[in-house]
Amino acid sequence: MRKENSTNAVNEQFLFQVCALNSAVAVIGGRWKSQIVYSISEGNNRFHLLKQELSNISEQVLSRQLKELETHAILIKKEIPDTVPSGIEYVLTNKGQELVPILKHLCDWAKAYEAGKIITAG
Amino acid sequence: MRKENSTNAVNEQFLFQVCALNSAVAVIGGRWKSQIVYSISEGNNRFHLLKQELSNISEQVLSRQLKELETHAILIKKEIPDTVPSGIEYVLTNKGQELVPILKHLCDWAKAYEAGKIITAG
DNA sequence: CTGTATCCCCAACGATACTG
DNA sequence: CAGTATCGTTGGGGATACAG
Repeated sequence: MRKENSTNAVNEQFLFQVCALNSAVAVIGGRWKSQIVYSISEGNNRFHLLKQELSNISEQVLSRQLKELETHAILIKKEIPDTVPSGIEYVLTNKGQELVPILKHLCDWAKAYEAGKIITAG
Repeated sequence: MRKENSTNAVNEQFLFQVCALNSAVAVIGGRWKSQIVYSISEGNNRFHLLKQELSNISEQVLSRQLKELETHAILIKKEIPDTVPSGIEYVLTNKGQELVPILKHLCDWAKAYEAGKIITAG
């Protein structure tokens, strides 16, 4: 599977104990995770729509990220029985929806400082 | 050095263009980054203090994370000329300080859902 | 005390081909 | 359309030893 062995894994678990913050970071820390959540919140709740949005993503990765987000209860899959092909819809859970405004804060924060590296301390 | 070559790097840059959110995630996405920022905000602004807090961290990693955070203008190093040994102090920049409340939001969010996996959508 | 150099490991990222 | 299996690549995390 994955870990349970290396120090890497042990440290990860250690951080989870220190503060829930770190588990949150682990959730959104993936390369595409936060963007996927954001995209879904904007209505791109289909596999192929996400694939279009994230033009360079491979199906493998998208599928994997989606599965991980599902594991963390950020979103759930919903089958749409009416459609002829598969028809799967991704829906944010409460947890996922509450994450969105935080991501927006993060986005604003990054935007505010992306240009001028304001270095003012002490 | 690092990348500039692989698709991995290209995709990272692509995400940076899509939304600043992703660069923010890249900043705090490191294993210890957010915890370090948090610790410094609480006054653990010395190398050895951070090393104590993050008991399992190796000097290598701590140094590396610190350097990256400095690169992202989250914190700056300050030499303390009065002390006999090296004496380096880490101080959060404005950017870093504004990140702290966002991290707290993230922490609260994670805490709220860490126990009961509330899956309520649609 | 605060770092850096070097090397290893492994997990995430990614490409391709294939299935229901 | 949605998803998985497989395999290769990349680079971050980690240990240790060493330096200012």
